[in-house]
Amino acid sequence: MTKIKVSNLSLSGICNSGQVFRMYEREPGIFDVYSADRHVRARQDGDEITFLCDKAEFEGYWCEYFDLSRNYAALIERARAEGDDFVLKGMEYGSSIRILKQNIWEMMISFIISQQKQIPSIRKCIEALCERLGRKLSDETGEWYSFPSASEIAAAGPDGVKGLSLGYRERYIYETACQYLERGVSDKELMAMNYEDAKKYLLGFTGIGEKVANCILLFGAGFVDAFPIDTHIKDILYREYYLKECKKLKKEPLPFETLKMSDFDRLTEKYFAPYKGFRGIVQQWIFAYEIDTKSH
DNA sequence: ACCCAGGTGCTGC
DNA sequence: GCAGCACATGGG
Repeated sequence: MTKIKVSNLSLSGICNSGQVFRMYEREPGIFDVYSADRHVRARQDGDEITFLCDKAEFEGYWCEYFDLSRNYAALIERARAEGDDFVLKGMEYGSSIRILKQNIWEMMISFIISQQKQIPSIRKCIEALCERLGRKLSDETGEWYSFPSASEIAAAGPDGVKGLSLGYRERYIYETACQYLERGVSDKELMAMNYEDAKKYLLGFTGIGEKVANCILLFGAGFVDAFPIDTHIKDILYREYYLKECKKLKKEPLPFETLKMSDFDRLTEKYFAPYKGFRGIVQQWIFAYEIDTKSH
């Protein structure tokens, strides 16, 4: 058992942020977190968090996983000084969300699955995938299934993930598993690359495009400047930045559907420049805020 | 019966 | 490079 004191860390905020799919609030304040083949149970009481694992397991894995050595307070101060109204609202909602360093293989498959799916459905698919091809493990808190490795998925063959509601993503998952066995690099090697090279490497896998690559880099590899642009972020860019920009310039706005990806890239470059170096953290604040306000 | 979801691959220009 | 379309499945 390991007890720590940290500020700017909310387990429930992280659990509901959309960056992690295998984290569950079992009862108020008590969370089970699964990563690759590991599990930890954690309890939050204010700024005190208790991990139900020994010191070696905590220091060897979960400390890094929860990004505990990053100075979030300093980033929050920087954003507070320069942030626009919407970012400040997002920050107020999400500044206790940490950007996790999750297992990269798990991120690759999880975000391949995430495309054209809603978050609850993504969670179900990943759970079903683990039950189908993962290994059954247990500790003193109970049993769980590991996230299947590339070889476990590849060994199951092209039809190995049928019947899990994965749809057209089945092929992507199988092919990416085979490609990973051929040319996959270690997490360490990926994290040592620069952003452009790391992204190029990821784009070489079937089913990984610009958005999914950025999610993997942000939520697995610690590239906190990566800025994934999905439908929700597009909504924000249009509503909070494009429309306001048009109003200011007294220009007639184009309808949402006519904007191209390059337009959203331009809006990002322009309005998120103040957060260069940690744009992904800001992205996560406003993303979590957006999906929360949309849901009620 | 529609429309949308943390998009990507493929084709054709 | 960029547009247009197909791609499964579940939920409102």
